[in-house]
Amino acid sequence: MSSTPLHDWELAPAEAIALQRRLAGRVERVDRLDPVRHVAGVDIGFEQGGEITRAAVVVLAWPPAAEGDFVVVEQAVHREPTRMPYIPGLLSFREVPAALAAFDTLTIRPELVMVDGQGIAHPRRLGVASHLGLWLDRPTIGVAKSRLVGRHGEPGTERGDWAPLHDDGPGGEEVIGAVLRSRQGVKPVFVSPGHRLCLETSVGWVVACLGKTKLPEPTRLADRLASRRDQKRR
DNA sequence: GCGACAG
DNA sequence: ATCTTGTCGC
Repeated sequence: MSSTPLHDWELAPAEAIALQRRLAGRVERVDRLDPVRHVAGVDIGFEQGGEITRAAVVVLAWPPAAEGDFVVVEQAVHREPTRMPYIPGLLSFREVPAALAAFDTLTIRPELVMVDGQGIAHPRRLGVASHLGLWLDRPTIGVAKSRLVGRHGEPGTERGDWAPLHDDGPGGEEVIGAVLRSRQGVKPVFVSPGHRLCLETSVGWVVACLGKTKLPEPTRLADRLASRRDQKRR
């Protein structure tokens, strides 16, 4: 899939919204993946007051050495001038270009990618995780720290418990994600299918990638690298 | 017109 | 997202 001319954010919204509507829904979803050898995590951070966009990708070997014990086999950082402001619902146009550039520098092509943000739990069912998956042509899962759209009940208190995230669609109410208790006694994370995967499989992978913290390892490590918290410690 | 609103 | 120290709790 090629790139899109949406750099002029003063004009981008209308085009972006039309593009998202066109791309969403025509994605086939399966409940299993081909053999997985690598799982990647992606996140975007900012430098210099937001002037610079910093994309980080961390590739982990699959399966882990032990439960929750993952080995980082490659990682990449790509910096570029920020091209759009943050607009709820249009996050992908701000973050995907930089993320793709970071992926271009990798020698490995992960079979699964976890993204910090929503998948189909988005107004037009095409959040940043879905969008990135289409351009990478890889299965993706959205793991967000807060809600963008949808209604939900409180999930159970045990790790792995989850409550469905609902929203109204053209054909009535639909399940667009899961509010997952990734760790006991902590605010849940919002998991939603990005590209190609169905909800149950997405939740299964996120749970399988949990370490000792709230966020799954792929996203947590990418988060640290994007925010320079991996070296910022003194 | 008044909220809500991924990162 | 980012600006930022200590502090409460397992």
